[in-house]
Amino acid sequence: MSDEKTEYTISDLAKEFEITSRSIRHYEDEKLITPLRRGVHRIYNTRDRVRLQLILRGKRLGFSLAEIKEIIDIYGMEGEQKQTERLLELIKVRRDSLKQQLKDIKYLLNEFDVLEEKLTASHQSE
Amino acid sequence: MSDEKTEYTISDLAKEFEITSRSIRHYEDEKLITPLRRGVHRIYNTRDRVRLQLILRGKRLGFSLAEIKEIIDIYGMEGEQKQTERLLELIKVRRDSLKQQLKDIKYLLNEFDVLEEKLTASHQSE
DNA sequence: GCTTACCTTTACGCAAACGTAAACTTAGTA
DNA sequence: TACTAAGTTTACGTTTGCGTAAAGGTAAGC
Repeated sequence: MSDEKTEYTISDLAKEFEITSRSIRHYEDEKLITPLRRGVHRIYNTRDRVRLQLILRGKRLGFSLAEIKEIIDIYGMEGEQKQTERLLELIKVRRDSLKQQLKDIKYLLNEFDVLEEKLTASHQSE
Repeated sequence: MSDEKTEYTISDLAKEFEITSRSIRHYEDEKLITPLRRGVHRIYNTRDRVRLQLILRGKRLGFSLAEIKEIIDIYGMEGEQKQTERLLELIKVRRDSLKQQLKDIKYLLNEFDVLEEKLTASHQSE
């Protein structure tokens, strides 16, 4: 039906996301991702792929692998009824952190705008 | 006139920004900040304080100290006429990075919204 | 069955960003 | 002036996030 792949080798994902296989294995060591095995080889499915995307997103935002694992675990725990309160709390903390980052980014982008304007102005006046 | 402080000790700043003096000294080792000395003691002025804020902002965004130094140096070099092109290039790179982070944050915030809704829904239906 | 490409585990190495302890100096104050 | 709090340098230790061999196993094509 769809021609989207549903299975990936470790180097498939490594190439796609421009990281090394070593990194992907490291994320597995740290329990952030747990692919199936066909014999001894790792087989990644679309769910694993999404997880990897989440990991890289987290990294770009400066989260540690431990923090990213926490976030990922939140996703995985959707089913568990019990700890809803705890999950909501975790989400709140993470959201606050992201909102602070939003502020930081907006501040810096604005600073860059101002600085760039100054630079191009003095550049043209030469 | 104004009652804003214009001088700070290392522990003043450490307390204010909730970091250790060790960290601040480390930033100095890495040439990100260079306070004056009164004898052997470090004296920080408002300019140093702003620098420190920039450092922490950068850290929250996941930049390395080396990268933050690069950004800070951009700020400091406003006067230098020569390297305008280079500075504009650096700004461009940094801006692209920040814009990617903006996307990442918006994605995650949205995911949190969705997840939270699911959680509170299932929570109420019990 | 041999080659080649890709995969595996094990394990030591390394840079970044501080933590932490040691040993001392300096500045205010009682 | 002696105590105390805070500051200083020096230097080794620690954690995180992989890099990088080493030493080999596996799958596919010829």
